[in-house]
Amino acid sequence: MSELHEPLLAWYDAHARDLPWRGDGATPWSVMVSEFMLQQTPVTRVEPVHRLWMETWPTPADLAAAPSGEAVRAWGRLGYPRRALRLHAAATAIVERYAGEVPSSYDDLRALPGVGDYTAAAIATFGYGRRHAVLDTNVRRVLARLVSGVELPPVAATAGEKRLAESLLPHDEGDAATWSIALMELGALVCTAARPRCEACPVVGECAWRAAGYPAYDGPPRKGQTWAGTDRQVRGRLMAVVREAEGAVPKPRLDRAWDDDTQRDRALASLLTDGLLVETPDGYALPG
DNA sequence: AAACCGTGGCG
DNA sequence: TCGCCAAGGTT
Repeated sequence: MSELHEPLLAWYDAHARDLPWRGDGATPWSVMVSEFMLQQTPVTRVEPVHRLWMETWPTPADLAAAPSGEAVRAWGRLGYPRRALRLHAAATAIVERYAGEVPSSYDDLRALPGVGDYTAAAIATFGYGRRHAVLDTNVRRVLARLVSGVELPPVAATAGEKRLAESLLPHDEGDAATWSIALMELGALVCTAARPRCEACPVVGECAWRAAGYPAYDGPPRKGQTWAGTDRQVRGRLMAVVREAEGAVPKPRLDRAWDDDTQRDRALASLLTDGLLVETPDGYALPG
């Protein structure tokens, strides 16, 4: 089609990582599990957890039959444990609405808990070979550089980016899926946020950012997430204690996880509200 | 729609 | 060292 497709597809064929949710062994469910885990978490940390998860719960029905707390425990230290809860809820919905089969349409997927625009497009595309624009942080950055000639995409995804991604999508369904995963892989391995490896880029000759002389990002400041001292840190501490415990954790033991009483209790209350913890006669535990 | 939600690796 | 960032979603 364009001067972009052939070199990128060839590059992907030669350089794609061999990941458990790709290739012959992959199922729509394994793709779906990977997409949940990969929301804001790097591939290297997802891989081992994904393998164990698929051994434990090979189908949505297997996960739905387990207590949600088991999903949270198996989630381990991937971060954002609400994703584990949402994946469990999504599996339950799949059993109830679709007889245990991961749906293949974007709209059905999009209606599941924890599935937003990106994840719905990704599951439909990589799980079923459907043709959708898959606009993740990698694709947004690659297109910003390659086509728009800027270092970084806008802070929030725009309709223009969506239109651009759709306009570049190969017409053939199979090619479209490979094109999208190739764009993502290029962003992950070569066209990285910091220190892009342009010398290894298969489409460097077409790159608008390079042609413009690599102008630095000049948009609105991108807010970094604060961490130290936030409720998120406290929640993480509390969850780590309960996750690593056998059964319920007595309140005094949780109290040791954070000094500030007010903040600790607020964090604990929010975990209960989220359903990540439950209160029992013996203390606090993962939901049964 | 801006803020919130974990965790760890890297330069 | 420490800020940045990693296949986002929800409210």
